[in-house]
Amino acid sequence: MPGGDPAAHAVVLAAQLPARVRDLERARPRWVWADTAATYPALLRAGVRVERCQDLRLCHAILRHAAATAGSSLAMAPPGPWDAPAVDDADRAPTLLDDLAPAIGPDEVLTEHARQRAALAVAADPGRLRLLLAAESAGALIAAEMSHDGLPWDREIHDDLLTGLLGARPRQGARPPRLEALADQVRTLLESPALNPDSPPELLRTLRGAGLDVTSTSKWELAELDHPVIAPLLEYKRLARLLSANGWAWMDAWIHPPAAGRRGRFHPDYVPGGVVTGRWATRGGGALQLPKQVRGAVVPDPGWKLVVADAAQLEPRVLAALARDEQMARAGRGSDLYQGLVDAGVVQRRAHAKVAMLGAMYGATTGDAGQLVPRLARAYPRAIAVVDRAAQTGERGGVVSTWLGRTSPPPPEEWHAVQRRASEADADESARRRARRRARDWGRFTRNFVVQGSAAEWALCWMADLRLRLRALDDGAAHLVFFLHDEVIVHTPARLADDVAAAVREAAAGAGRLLFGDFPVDFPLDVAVVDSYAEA
DNA sequence: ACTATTGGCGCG
DNA sequence: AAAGCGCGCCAATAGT
Repeated sequence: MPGGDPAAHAVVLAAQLPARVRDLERARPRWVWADTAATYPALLRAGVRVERCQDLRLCHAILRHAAATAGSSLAMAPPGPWDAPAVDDADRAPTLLDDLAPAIGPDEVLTEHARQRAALAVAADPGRLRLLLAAESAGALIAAEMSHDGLPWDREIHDDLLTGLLGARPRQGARPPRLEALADQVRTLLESPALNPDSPPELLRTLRGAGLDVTSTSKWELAELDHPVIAPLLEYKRLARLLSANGWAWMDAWIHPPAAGRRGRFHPDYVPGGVVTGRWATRGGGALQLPKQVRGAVVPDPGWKLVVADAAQLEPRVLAALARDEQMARAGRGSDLYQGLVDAGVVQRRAHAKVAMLGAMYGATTGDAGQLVPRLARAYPRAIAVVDRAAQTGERGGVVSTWLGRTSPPPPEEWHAVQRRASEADADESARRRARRRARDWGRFTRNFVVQGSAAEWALCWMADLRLRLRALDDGAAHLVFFLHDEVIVHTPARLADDVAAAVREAAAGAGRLLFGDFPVDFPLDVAVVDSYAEA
């Protein structure tokens, strides 16, 4: 070590860090660090992976708001550095130096770790929160690894797809030929030669000028109309969306060119815990909105396969389990819970089962869903009581928690102000109506929070278990490359594909046991071993 | 010329 | 214009 100069010292430490971590990893520790998103990418670039960690920043966020740890000193303390948002690794200098001189030093890490343990000691049932913290931390590792490894992506297939639908790639900024032809067709049919169909106000004015009774230009409303312009206009919108969201510009910005013997790569920037309910978000690239139209470009490297797996009707199954509703769990015993509802005589048709279930979980009150939910409530009173109770709590301004204890945010001060105004003696009818509407809005949020958040916990446990199984499989070559709420993609050497498919199923069963013990609920998967995401 | 908001739509 | 939750992203437009 050089003496005296701390900066030089830090550089030496930084250079040695990956080797040191690799060395210590042999003892299979649980690394406790401030922020996986800040620390792990540099290790991954150096070729070092760790098995387990505790991400203090993510865990702090959970414990800070969890109802179960509300009395802890962690929860009572004023906001501090641990409440800051994640650092964005992409914005950081590509050296290890700043990883060693973060705003949060080793003493703070040890102090925070002790504070989190103390917070857990306050909880009546700390086992669930402990599991949640472990799952959240595993998710942070997975997110960093998937971002690093990337989703295999074939630029030629993508380009062919675009050319087939839009016509040849135009010069920068111009409309591709097929899109321009559709725009012209729309202009002609509306007798408006200068119309820019990308401008909603302009389009709305023009449509109304042509005698069409519309209040917006959204496709749901347009689809109801009977007019020659509707078909080309909807087609224009569909293709314009593809071009702007996942066209050539997107490909140039987000798809890394292929290395020898490999496809290109899409490196989404996942944000674990980025959604209030605990779901992940992404930053840039729109990885969680990849349209079906372009999924054909997701193809494995030569000699490799994609194993695509999604959990069938995850949210209703999670609801059945957390409500301990054995009747509803029984309806999900097969591979299709919605068909199970038909077979149990609750509804006549599968489509009705789906509408009813979604309506119950989202809080629908009108239309088909509103009609069908009461039938569900009669058949499955325990499950429906759980979401109804969550809604009532939210309408009163309270908080609700997921199965593992992630707690919803309280309504904002402005929400309370609206409620207070409505309860004053001289409140007029419109103030009361507005307060009532806002209360119901928040109730639908808390209703859904319990289900969506608990399902996100199942998915985290599923992925964490799967990740360990993949590490143990042969040489660990098979790896997760994509995650979408209830769906994963594993990129694997072809010879391991069947083992991977089995591991994915075992991990799902494992997640169910981990969360819900002996409660007899199934989490069946649709699993496909494919040469293209579009085949799944 | 810049940033913030809106309308619209993709995903689960 | 979504009825019914949660997101992110784009182009156009409004605001400064």
